[in-house]
Amino acid sequence: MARKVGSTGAETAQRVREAALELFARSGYAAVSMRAIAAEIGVQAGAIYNHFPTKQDLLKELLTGHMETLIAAWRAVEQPDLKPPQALEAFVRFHIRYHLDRSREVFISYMELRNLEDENFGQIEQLRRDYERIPWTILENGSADGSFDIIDPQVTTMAMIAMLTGMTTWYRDSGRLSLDEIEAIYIRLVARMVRGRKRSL
Amino acid sequence: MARKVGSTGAETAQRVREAALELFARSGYAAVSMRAIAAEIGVQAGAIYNHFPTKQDLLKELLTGHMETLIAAWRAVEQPDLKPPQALEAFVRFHIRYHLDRSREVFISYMELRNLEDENFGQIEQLRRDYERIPWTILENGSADGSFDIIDPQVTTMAMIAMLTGMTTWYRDSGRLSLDEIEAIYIRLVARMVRGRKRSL
Amino acid sequence: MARKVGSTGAETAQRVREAALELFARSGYAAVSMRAIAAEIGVQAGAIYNHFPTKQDLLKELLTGHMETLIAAWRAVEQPDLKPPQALEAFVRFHIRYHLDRSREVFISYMELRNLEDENFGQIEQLRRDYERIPWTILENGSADGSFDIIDPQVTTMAMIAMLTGMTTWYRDSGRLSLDEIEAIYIRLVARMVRGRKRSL
Amino acid sequence: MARKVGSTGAETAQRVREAALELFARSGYAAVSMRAIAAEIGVQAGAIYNHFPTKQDLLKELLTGHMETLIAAWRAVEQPDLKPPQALEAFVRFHIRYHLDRSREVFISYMELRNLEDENFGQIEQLRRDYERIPWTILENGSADGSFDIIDPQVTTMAMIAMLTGMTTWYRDSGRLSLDEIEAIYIRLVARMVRGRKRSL
DNA sequence: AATGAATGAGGGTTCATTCAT
DNA sequence: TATGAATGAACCCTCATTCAT
Repeated sequence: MARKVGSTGAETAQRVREAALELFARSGYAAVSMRAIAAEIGVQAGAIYNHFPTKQDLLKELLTGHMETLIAAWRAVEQPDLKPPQALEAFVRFHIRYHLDRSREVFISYMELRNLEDENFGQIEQLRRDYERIPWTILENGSADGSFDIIDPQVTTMAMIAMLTGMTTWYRDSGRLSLDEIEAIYIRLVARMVRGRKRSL
Repeated sequence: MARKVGSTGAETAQRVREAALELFARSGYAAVSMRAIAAEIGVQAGAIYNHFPTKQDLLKELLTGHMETLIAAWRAVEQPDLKPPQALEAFVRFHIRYHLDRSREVFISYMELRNLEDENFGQIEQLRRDYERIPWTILENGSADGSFDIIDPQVTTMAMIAMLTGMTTWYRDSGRLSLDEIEAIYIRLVARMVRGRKRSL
Repeated sequence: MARKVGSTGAETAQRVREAALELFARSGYAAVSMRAIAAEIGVQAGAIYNHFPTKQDLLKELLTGHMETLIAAWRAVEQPDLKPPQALEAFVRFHIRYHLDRSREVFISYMELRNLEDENFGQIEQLRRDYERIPWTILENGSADGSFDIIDPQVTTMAMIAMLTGMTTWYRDSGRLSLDEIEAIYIRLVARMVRGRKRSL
Repeated sequence: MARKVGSTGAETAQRVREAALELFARSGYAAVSMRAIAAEIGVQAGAIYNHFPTKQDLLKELLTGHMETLIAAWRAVEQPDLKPPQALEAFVRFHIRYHLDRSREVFISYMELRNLEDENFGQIEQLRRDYERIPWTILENGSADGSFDIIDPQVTTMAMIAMLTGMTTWYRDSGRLSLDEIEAIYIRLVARMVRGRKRSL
């Protein structure tokens, strides 16, 4: 059969991405079949191959897309002139909000790395290191100019990212605390980790 | 063919557990076949079914086994008379050491929960909540007796666990810092989160 | 590989049906593998699943197809105005000829009922009862109008059907008697069972 | 483990036979596993092999056992001096009663012949022909001495056996007619087939 | 005589992928 | 661009059978 009226290639590709994202996040890459993705958007499995050469490419595109968008999103909001305390707070806010809005992308970014073939894996790892360098640089700067008292910038960076990202696994809209409240708590926790004071962070 | 000379059921079951643990951690539950597990220990796939009724049961046993052993291990080392600062330090040391020794178990405990069927999932979730109550109780106690100044016990608990557990994803024996050094850093970071002082924590 | 040039789904489905019929009749449902059916028609086992969702569905379709075709075939040849003796003779001729032409369908209809799951089983049972009602009605009519002297219409119906159908298990083209001769004998036997006379049956 | 207290080889073999008979009749030879038979009598599958060399041998023994017992049972009750009409009535009574009591054996005798390997198959076929010769001889004798008016002894024999045996597929203890009543009806039907009269059969 | 652990083969079914249409 | 039919490999699991114990 020919293309459905009104559908375009770009549209279909986008719907495939969205369906794959949802299903990979819910069940895991290995447990999701191309047929399941296709069924989710009402096409046959074969149709996906007009847009993505293999299932692996689909995963890779989701992961690189996420990392690139993440970094680009930070570049869009970052204010290079901020002092380290303010820069750190901005980063924490950004990270929490961004990751909560993309919890599926975050989840598969951590979970499905091992399902990437070597070359693709290396590419994502590099992007991740690029992103981790953002808070690490802020911590280094704050350490250098005396605004922070940091035990170890690298360990603190990793600890902080793990702490912040972990929120996506337990945060619920209907929970005891609002997102604003949780965000405020996390900002204070980070401040303590770098021995800042809330007012001065 | 019949049983190999000298083999016993308990031994084989244990070797299956170990191989499955390793492979699930490396590639993920869905991506590991029963044949692959069997090959790892030099038997045919069918032999596994003498010891585990299904692949799902094998996963479930690994996960419940891990959580139960984890909790039991804490019970074995905990000193109920410790003041909160000392109790918290003991918990941090325990958690880091235990999780680093069992990074594979930790990894699949977080990764493969979604591959558990509903009933099994609920069982594990309960065990996890049981474990999380341990540091949460310490924080509550320390908050009550004034040894800690905690922003929010629940959020702090989750943040702390995420931070500590995250170490398993990046720690390497050959890294810049020794385990002792990293442990010391994490203890100080936790101390800051509860606004203790290192000397008094 | 993709579809072979010139192949269509309907064709393949029909070839699967024919191969399954032959093999089920020869070896029994449980003893025939999907791979064996596929090999018979020169495709891979997986291809069958494009046309039948499960092996059980394939069996069910053969059995319901047979019963429905059987009943439809009778409806096509029956002459409602015939007197009971002529109607009974017409039915006997029909049953013998039809069942001999479809000895494989007949065989699996009797043999493989137990391999049907409950719902499918019930459906076939109903169709069978529908068919049995045909001769039973003729006997009842002939009993009512005095053309037959029947001991018990229900038992006679079952006895007659068993007797006629049994022929498919021993009839051979190369046997002592031709089909016409056997048919004539069976008509006379039935006539005796209802105490008709050959000339008046 | 050693033998259970009180069990003997002969006992176990008999329990295997009984369990296999029941399960083969219910589900068919190919669909019943050695494990299922073993479970039915509370032993492990391996134990069966102390009593029967293969699954095929088990089936063969059931079938030959049935046919031999059937023929021996007839030999035990037959009265060689009876006139054909009385002999035929005696045979009908015997066949109905015997087959109804052994409906499972009868069923698998007809169903599972095809699951026998060639040599075993031939053996059973011979026994069946031996049994069929019993009514056939009675009909021949009655034909010869004028007590019967038979259309064709061979076809009549097959028709009669099919008719009588078919009863096992629909008879229910709780049905409309008692076994005695059904038996009486069948005797009259057979009498009509050989053109005897009830009183003279 | 029975268990329990194992084999090697094969079961039904699903899968990623291909390609004629 | 999409379908639908096909492949060939793989999957989980079960099987008949064997044999050390």
